[in-house]
Amino acid sequence: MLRNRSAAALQLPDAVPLFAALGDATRLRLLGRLSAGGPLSITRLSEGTGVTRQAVTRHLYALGDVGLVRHARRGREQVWDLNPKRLDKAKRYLDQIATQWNDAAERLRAFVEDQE
Amino acid sequence: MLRNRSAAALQLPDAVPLFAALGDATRLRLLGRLSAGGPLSITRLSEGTGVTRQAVTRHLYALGDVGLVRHARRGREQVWDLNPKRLDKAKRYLDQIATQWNDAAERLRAFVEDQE
DNA sequence: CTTAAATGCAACCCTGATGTTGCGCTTTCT
DNA sequence: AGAAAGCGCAACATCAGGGTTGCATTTAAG
Repeated sequence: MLRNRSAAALQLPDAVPLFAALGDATRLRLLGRLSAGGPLSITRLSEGTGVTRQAVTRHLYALGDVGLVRHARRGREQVWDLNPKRLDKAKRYLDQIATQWNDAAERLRAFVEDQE
Repeated sequence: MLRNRSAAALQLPDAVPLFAALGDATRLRLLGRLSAGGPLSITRLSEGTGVTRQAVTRHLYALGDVGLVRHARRGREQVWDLNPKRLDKAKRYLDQIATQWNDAAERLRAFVEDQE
């Protein structure tokens, strides 16, 4: 088997929390804003979310736990931004899964057509 | 077609439940088994999961709700398999996000270097 | 120095996701 | 027909996720 062909490949245990972090509307929107507007403070990011600043803070830390974002003090503000490295890793993993699924899709097609 | 703002692009509201469905170890493993072993019955899929058949059933329906898998009766068995079409869509969306993030990463790099 | 802004902390509440158990129905096998 | 396999349904229990509120702390502004 070619399973440990590369140590660079993201393992399943790492993927679970990553997807879980992405599986929330507020967090996905936060990523979207950071993606479009660059580094922002918590208060700024809280505007228009419909939830409390505290809630946003937790979401940011949730994203930080999986390495998607990072933060830095700046005076009395806490500035958050995306973490490029992790984003690349995530992208690679997603491609990895997609490929796997495409292969499976082909194997599956034969089976399905055989049944119907 | 223009992909960036077109209606063909998967919207954020659709992405949330998709990621949420992938953000569970048991479900991700189920997808892995289906991906590798083709269509399987619930009982088969339950083996080695560490949870009840009922639990597995719910996970399968959870995956089915977001269109990742589908099922079909076959005698007294319920056979589940991957849903190729949806997988393609998911892949496309993931690529979409990855690209977006890569662009953001570049914009970000300039900002960060400017700060330090 | 005094006030306002931006956060951090901690206690709480609540709903939904997970998982289990028990029971009944349908299909297969002998 | 009788027994066993494979499921579906439903009631229950549990716990983490998501959100809120109140108050203390640090930093910028006047």
